[in-house]
Amino acid sequence: MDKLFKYFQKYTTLNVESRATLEKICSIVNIKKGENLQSFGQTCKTIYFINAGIARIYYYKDGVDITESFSFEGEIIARVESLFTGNPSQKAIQVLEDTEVIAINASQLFSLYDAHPQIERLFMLIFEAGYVETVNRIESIQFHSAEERYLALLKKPQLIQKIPLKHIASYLGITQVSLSRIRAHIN
Amino acid sequence: MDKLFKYFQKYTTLNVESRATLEKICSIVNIKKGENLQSFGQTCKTIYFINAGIARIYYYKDGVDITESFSFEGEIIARVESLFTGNPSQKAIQVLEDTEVIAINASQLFSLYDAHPQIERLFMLIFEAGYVETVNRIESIQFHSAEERYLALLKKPQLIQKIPLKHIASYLGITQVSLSRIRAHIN
DNA sequence: TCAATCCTTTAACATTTGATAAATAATCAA
DNA sequence: TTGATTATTTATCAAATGTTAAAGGATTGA
Repeated sequence: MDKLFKYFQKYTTLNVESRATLEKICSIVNIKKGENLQSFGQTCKTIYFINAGIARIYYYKDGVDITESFSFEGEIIARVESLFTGNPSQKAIQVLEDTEVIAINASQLFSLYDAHPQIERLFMLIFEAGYVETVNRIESIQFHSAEERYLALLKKPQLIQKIPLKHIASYLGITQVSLSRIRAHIN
Repeated sequence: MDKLFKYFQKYTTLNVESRATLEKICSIVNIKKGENLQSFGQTCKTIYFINAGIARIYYYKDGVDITESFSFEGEIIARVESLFTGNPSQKAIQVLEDTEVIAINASQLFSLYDAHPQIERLFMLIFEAGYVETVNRIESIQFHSAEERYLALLKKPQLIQKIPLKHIASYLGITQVSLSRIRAHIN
């Protein structure tokens, strides 16, 4: 769990008691490449921290597999629109390599807030950071061309090297064919 | 301030003391159509609640005015990417009608959290709801055509009737000319 | 190793959106 | 009210992306 608490340390310092309390609602999960960590239709009640590997949130639109986001080692992943509303999620979480995650039980987490202000504050800060990321992503999607967005992704080698282009294409909001064209064009 | 506390009531019930504390960091601001409530380059230190009127967050990209979001009576507006990072915002908030807002001093608000768990919880829930909205907006921008998104906006008459089409066009991520074409096409 | 499957590229044509310019309509301030 | 400014539409051509189909590469499991 050390990697997780090192991650938490970026946001706030937890006392021994808060840490022990948090550890109790965390568990390590290992999962094989290609499998779903969470499936369609369930209400999201888990927040994941990636110890090693890669995961993506995806869904089907008109039968087409669309990637909403990728997460890498040392990052958090959760289906926010379900976690915070209690509605069943139409999205799933799949791992793109053999992956180890720490699963944080969100129902239990939320119920800790009253008695553990440090924990509430920690997740307030984590969610704020996620919120900022999505706001910045809207700007990127809406006002940069697919080519510009692809060029930006090239600066994240972990993403480009390890993820199938079809997922990158849908993440960029374009077809795989269009991404191939862009790749041919920029060489 | 009643409208604001009725809004808060949707998220959580505040005790008398929390309400009184919150009221102290709120102030009413009136501003004329077309003016900026907050300008470019400042760090965002205010969260606004709209008592009456319409506001938008916008910025310039390559000299072109881009609308990031609209907010209406009874809604919250803030430049999240600055508020939560402390970085200066490249965005401004402008009102599109004569508008009355309640300005909530964010620096003071954040410093209330430790002593007032109810207030912290309230804003945790408000920010969570905003986070969910932006996640849903990403889905809408990325995977629906401009025409589909415009048709969806038609269901919000307050937006369509009161906001210049040029702002709606940039909000949709297309040019004004393209929006005109879409409007002509669907009739 | 080999066959089957999945991934990626290429090509041809269709559709959408952008850029620019010009015309018309609406709004605003003196 | 009127002239100036701003907003919206229309037209034309260019560029970007979508759709479909086909071919070649890479990967994987038996």
